[in-house]
Amino acid sequence: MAKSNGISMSVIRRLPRYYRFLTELHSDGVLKISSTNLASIMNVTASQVRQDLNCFGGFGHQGYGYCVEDLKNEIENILGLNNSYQAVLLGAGNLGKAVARHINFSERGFQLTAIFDRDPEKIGTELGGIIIKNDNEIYEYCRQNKTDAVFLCIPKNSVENVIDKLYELGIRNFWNFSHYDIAKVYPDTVVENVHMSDSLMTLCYRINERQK
Amino acid sequence: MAKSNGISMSVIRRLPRYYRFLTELHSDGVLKISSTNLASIMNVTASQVRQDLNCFGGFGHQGYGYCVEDLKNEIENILGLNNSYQAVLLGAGNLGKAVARHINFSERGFQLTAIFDRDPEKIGTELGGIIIKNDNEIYEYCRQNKTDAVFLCIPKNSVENVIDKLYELGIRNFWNFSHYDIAKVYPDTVVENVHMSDSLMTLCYRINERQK
DNA sequence: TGAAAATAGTTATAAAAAGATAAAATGTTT
DNA sequence: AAACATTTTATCTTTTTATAACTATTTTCA
Repeated sequence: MAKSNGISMSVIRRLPRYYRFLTELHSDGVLKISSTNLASIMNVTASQVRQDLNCFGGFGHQGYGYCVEDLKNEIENILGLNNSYQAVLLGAGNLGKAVARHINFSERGFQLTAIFDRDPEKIGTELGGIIIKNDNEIYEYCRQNKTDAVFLCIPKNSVENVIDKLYELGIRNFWNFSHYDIAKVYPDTVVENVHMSDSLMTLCYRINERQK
Repeated sequence: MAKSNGISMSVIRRLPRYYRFLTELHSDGVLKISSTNLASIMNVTASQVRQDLNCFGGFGHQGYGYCVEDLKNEIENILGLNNSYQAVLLGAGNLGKAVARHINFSERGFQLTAIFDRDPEKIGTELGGIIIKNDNEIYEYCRQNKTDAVFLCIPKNSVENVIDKLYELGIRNFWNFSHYDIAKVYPDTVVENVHMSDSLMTLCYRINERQK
């Protein structure tokens, strides 16, 4: 994959993991940590830790290491988790429900402001503290309420049906659980895909290989 | 990441995507396709397509291209999707429910044979055609029924509590939705992680960057 | 039937990522 | 205050991954 403002995606995709470990260290009361230590906890090389962190600035102190709290806060800032990007969820099926209830949006830089579904049984009911709206209202909603991202928990063909209109409305950021390839159609969008079944197929391959 | 039987993980992780596109082409009645064509549909380079596929054998015909159906079947075999690995699901919360209902296990090489949860409200109820059992029965179940993989849809600290016993029982393959780092503790396991919130943080970063 | 076009397979090159090393800076100890 | 151990930063090397170029084979069509 390409780069995001000069930093390679490989590095960026490792940041959340650093953040998780640092958060834990911090809550365990650990004050400082060396790259060697952090590397051994995270099961990577110290070189990688140092190079990754140095992409964003010199957060460490020579002869001392990294201050856990500071580093955690730095990464929090780099990731932009202190933001409150307004997001709406499309699809309140099993997956949408899991997402709505399972994810701590505010700690991930987002605020879930609305949920849409087409199932009359669901419309009007509550999910994660939000009343589910009719999915045909999503466009009007986006027009009237600043919407930074759309979370797509609907099947591939449904995405196909809504993506043009969402794009037209100016939505450029998507968390996509479907297999519809948004970035191919609209290259100027930011799309994070979560392909659970791809992951399961990879698991299948690896089990298969092990048993040979 | 390392390699799995000589093939790099980068290549392996692309296979499910090839498989998806080929399945679609096949169901659209497309008979043959060239690497150039497939590459353009998938938004990658033709070189990569040819090299990836050649890792596993010469499936194409010079001057002709690839027979869609044959290639689809080859990848199906490489991934081992024709298997029926016996898997159990631990955790029938929102995420577990989504997994149980949303994933087509039989087309991904698995069969879901049992579901476990600790919530008395859930135990005895049905999910995806399976009656949810008390989670303390999982060990006895695995002892008596061949279990190839465990799908972990429970929180990190719960994984911490069960992983040793599962390992002791010989379970080596995990589909892990928690943030517990299984591979670090047991390096001889096969673990596929699905970290949705990491993906969301990456999305946050990229939105952040775009707005600068 | 034979030349031109198409196309996979293979080799070579380039780019990216990871890892190792050396130099500079800081903290610690006596 | 000096000597030593620690640890980052910066640089260099190696490995991996991706892309491009080339070659050989097959198909297509005149």
